[in-house]
Amino acid sequence: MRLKDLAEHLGLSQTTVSRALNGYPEVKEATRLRVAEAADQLGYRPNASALRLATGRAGAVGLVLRGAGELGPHMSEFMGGISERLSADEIDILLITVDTLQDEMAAYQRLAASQKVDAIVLQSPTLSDVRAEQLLDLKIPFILHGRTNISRPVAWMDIDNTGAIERATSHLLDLGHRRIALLNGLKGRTFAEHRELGYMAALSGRGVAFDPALIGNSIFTDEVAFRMAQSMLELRPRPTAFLAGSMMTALGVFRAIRQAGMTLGTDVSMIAHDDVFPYLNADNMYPTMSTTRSSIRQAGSRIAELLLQLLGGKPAGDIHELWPVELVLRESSGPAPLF
Amino acid sequence: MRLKDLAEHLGLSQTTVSRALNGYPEVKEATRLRVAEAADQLGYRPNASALRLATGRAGAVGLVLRGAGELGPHMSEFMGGISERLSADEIDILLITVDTLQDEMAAYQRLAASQKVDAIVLQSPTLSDVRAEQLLDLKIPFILHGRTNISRPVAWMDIDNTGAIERATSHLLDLGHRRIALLNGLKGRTFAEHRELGYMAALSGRGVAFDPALIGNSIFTDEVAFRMAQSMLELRPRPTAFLAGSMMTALGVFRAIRQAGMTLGTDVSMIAHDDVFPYLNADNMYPTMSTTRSSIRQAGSRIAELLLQLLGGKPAGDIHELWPVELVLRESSGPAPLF
DNA sequence: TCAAAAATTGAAATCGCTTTGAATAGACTT
DNA sequence: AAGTCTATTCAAAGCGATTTCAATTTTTGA
Repeated sequence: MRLKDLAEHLGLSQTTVSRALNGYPEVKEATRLRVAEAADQLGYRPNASALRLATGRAGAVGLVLRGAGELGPHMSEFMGGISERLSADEIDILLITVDTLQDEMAAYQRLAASQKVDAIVLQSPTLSDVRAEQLLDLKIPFILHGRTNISRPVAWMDIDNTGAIERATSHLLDLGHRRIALLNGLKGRTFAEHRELGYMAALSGRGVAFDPALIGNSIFTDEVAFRMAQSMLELRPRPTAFLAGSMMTALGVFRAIRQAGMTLGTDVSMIAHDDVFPYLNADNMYPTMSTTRSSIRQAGSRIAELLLQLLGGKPAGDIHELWPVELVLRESSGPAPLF
Repeated sequence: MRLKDLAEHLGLSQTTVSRALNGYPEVKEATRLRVAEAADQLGYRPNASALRLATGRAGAVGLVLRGAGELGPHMSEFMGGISERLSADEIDILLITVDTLQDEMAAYQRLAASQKVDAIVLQSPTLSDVRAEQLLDLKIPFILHGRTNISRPVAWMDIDNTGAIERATSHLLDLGHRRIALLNGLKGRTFAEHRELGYMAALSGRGVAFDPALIGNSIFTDEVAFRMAQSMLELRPRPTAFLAGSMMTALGVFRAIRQAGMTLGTDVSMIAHDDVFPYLNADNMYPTMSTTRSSIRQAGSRIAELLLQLLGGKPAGDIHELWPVELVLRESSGPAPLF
């Protein structure tokens, strides 16, 4: 069923039918109704490719994921949020996976040249992200989930990682902890650097010495966290508190603590960052987990909204949003043990 | 940079340039080289919409996910697999999320009418899946991840859930367990029904009575599993072994066991189904987890391959693949305790 | 009642590609 | 040397929508 067929069926021109369907004012109300009804009846939908070619809009947003690992629980939650908002405007998500940074850059080049997407969502930026520079050069609209140091204006949305960790660290210091381990994300990633900043600020604010052995940088998986926590617990004096970068990390740390014969919440404290996974609830853990909380799904949804504004013509430089992070105290964080 | 520009730049017609780039035989080798070089040099890529309109191929595969929950760790791993294979052929994944079955059906209708995708991947089918029927009616090529009862020929790829659970159950029976709990997927889903079949077959094969209180049907999350396992452990006589539907489920059960003051591997046994998440390794758990294992990522990759064959003209009825599932015994499954 | 203005409709151009059918040039036969 | 083949190249017609510009009908105002 093409527009032509529908038009012939109605005894109208393609022009009029197209206008009727797209809500242009210069078509008689009676005609519009007749057209709408027929279209509905016959299940007519414009051919996406033709429409895109004619309008120049791709009706899709690109998401390029590097490495198998990136498509994990964080990403799927985040994508859920994006999708939620975008589907309201009938915009699709184009998912592309690549292996290396080179491949990723090439993918953007292709996306730009082939005009498959109207915009791109860039996540997990580094402090000075070459991808952002490239996208600017390619003149593809994009929004950053996170931040990067860049001179040209860029749209971004981020959570206040620095503030979150600073508060969490300060709270642990208040509880008497002096050896606080930070299980952070990969070195170079903006969010990880920001968290380290917050951690450092809190420590130096209380005049507590910083021990590099208490910082770990890695991806957020149960397993890696387990190993790191395990070896940190062997340090003397051992850490009395952990800041876990994600709930997966928290699970690993938890296991290490138990494995070492200690009890979470009394022998060792922990505050984890909670991206709010529907299947991993801090309130339902034993002990319940103290967290710095910020829904990554909501972030995705908001990113999509901002992206639409960007596409609507709002200047990238006017699209900056920094979300505060809640500190929710539960049972996993308690006073430092007296040795 | 349009084809036209490139052609003018080269002093050739669009026809020749197009043919040169698409590897048609009727173009002189020297010309082809010249064209290829210029295209590469100038970074020319055909406009995706125009190409699609001209060829009638969308160059994309659709994936419709229902409910926020469906976009969880299983799905992202599966998508990773699909994407891995598809990206080699420059085919994209179009991701659409919907809320209800109605919405999902409507989404297929739209996809069909607007021709946004060349094919669809249908997952988590029910025993008699209306979506499969609809896709057949809509004449959209599709492949089923799983199986469904349907008279018309349908392409599918599935793992042997029945066999896997039958073997796992039999093994537990061999170890002396008589009260074996099955934490299964949602009622009606083919894979869950298949697993129940395997469970039943093993029980009746040894003449062990079936207790409906030992079967739970739910989504696979840590939390739900925790609650179900907790209440099952309060039954008298209590179950001495668990069959966990997924690794998330296993984590929940594990917590419940610990919570009840028991030890996994001695007081209670467990065999979990492992879809092989890179961040949740059965070998690295304490105790290490016995599993029925089948990589869902590999399945995704294979599904994509089969889908390409389907699009290549292979009859749907010839595309059926049933993968065996490994039973990997580790420490979490041991002999039944003597009361 | 009639010209001018407003409302409504339509023909044809356009988007950027592929592909059909025709044209040209060079090579080969006889 | 003329005629026939082959190997290359090109002009133009789609693909299915939107949109510009022109044409037609209806309303309005004096």
